[in-house]
Amino acid sequence: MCYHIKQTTALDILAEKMGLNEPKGNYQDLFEPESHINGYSFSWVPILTNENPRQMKLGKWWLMPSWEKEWNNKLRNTLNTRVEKIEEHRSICYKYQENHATLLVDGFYEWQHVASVNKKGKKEITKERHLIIMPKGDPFHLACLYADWFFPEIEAIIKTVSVLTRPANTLMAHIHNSKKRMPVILDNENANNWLSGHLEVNDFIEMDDYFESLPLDALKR
DNA sequence: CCAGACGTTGTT
DNA sequence: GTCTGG
DNA sequence: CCAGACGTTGTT
DNA sequence: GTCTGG
Repeated sequence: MCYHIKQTTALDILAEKMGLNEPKGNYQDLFEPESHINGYSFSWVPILTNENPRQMKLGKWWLMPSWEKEWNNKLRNTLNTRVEKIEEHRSICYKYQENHATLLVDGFYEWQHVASVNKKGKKEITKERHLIIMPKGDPFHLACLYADWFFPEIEAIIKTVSVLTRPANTLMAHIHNSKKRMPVILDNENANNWLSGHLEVNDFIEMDDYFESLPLDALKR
């Protein structure tokens, strides 16, 4: 799973670092860099879509299916989408073959379950938070699907995204040891492949070597 | 033909 | 919107 | 994960 | 105790 991210980079710096255009319009005021963004806060987050892969946009992290008329975050959880399930289920993003996006992050958080014994000799499970980053803390991509959705609150069509998840690689299985999942982490090259349609959702089920070889660092914090 | 589903799994 | 199950 | 709820109403 | 909602 992946519900918690870090994105502390101002949008202009982020654009410069990644060779992107800054978001257009007034929406850029909606994004606040935060060291910890909880998916359940339904935040605006910096994203890219296949419509124009060099144009950074702000989207809502919580895919809202196009047939929903009102904001609805109760019927189903759309923060994540499991890559193995997308074909076997009717999907919330029925345009999953077309609507590729990425979420730009500095890192994401996972909690490791650690067995311990308390003072009374009782077994407990404590949770240690880990920040997962790329070398030098450089920003990277999480693969997403998006849906266009008319947001009544601002009377505009917005992008809503769901982060793809897959079985954990060795490092992530060690940290996220309860569910053993990981988000689909994309380096710049694979982000381009994803946004240009050279990668499909199903490819992320495979590609074990790529996911094993990611130069990730996990920091306790 | 209509009704119902459509998703995931978690902290400070 | 689109598919599935009855 | 934690906080909060935890119920019923009615025909062929 | 167990489920639901966020």
